[in-house]
Amino acid sequence: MEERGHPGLHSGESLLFLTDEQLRKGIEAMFFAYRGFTADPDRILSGMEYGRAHHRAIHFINRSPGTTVNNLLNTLGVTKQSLNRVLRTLIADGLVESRVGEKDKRERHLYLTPEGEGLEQRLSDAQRARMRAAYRAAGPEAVAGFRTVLEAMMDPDMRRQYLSLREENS
Amino acid sequence: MEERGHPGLHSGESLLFLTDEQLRKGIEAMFFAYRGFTADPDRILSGMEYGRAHHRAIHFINRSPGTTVNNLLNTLGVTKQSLNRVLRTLIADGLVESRVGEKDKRERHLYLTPEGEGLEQRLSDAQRARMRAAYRAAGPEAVAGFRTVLEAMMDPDMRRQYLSLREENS
DNA sequence: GTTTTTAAGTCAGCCTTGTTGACATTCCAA
DNA sequence: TTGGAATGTCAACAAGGCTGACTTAAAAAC
Repeated sequence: MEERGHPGLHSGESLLFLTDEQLRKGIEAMFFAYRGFTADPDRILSGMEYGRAHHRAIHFINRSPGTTVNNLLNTLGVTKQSLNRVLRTLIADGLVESRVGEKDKRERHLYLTPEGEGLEQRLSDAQRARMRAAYRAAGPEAVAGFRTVLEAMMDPDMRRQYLSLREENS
Repeated sequence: MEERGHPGLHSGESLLFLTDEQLRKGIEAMFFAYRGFTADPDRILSGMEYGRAHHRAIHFINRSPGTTVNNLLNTLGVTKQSLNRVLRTLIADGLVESRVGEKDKRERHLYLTPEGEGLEQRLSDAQRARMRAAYRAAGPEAVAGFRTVLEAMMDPDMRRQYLSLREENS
């Protein structure tokens, strides 16, 4: 692996030696990048009565329409009481619809209403725009590496969740 | 640009087309990976009277000993009142020392005490261990790409912050 | 057919960590 | 010297995590 013109790539194979200094830079990169990652949806949601928790719920309901409350709980990694507070407001405001399960009537299946889909679009458009810009600036090889490292960084359970989401429509 | 079973590597230029689907996967990868990223320090801190905010303060004080409250504010991106609550407990518990500025007595310069350095070690050891494992699993090229994309994802101000931290000892 | 388990929802209360507003101190410049 | 700007502190509040206890309804197990 030889020197490239890319920013941040002078290290070559010395990356395998992984000094504490290099690892710390990766840690700080995650910290600052995650702030950027959430900044646009946060901006849209502030001023509405919603927050990041609502965004996450809307994202994954849109991702898997008809998912149950329990599924969502596992995906988001929060307690049902915490999720319930968020879902209650989204349902009351007509952004999410909760249908009693046909097969198992204990379950509630969650769907975005057209209004909910509208907000989802606004939020994900903003987030995708930033992602697209970053991907374009970094180039395809960097994007592949980005995804590879992120996957390796997840807990095994999260990685399973993440990969099972991929199967659906990849 | 053929389909590969292996996500992440060797995808070539097909990534430049950047479908919404691909972008969404990047978004979800960030979400799940960040959970993993913070999991280990969170686990250590729960049970103590501290949280993630304390970790962040300790990290950046260790990174830049003698930094002022205002510097830290800008780095962390929170209000001074929010930071102050965290600093107050850290100072009261003897993990952080606050020295009145010599030149400008309005400023407080922050340092970790030996005890504070001890906790910093415990926290960053855990976080670096995960990072190291992910880097090793992904390989050096992936790591370079990972850093490149993260940098591109930051807001310009955050990137400036991030890069100025790099200069110090890189 | 009764009992137990499971899915979901609710209420109450707590903690962390963000926010604004009000205020004290210090410095500097008009 | 006085008024404004910068720095830091105190108080109060809100969002969104958490646990625990409880109810309802349906499914599963016995």
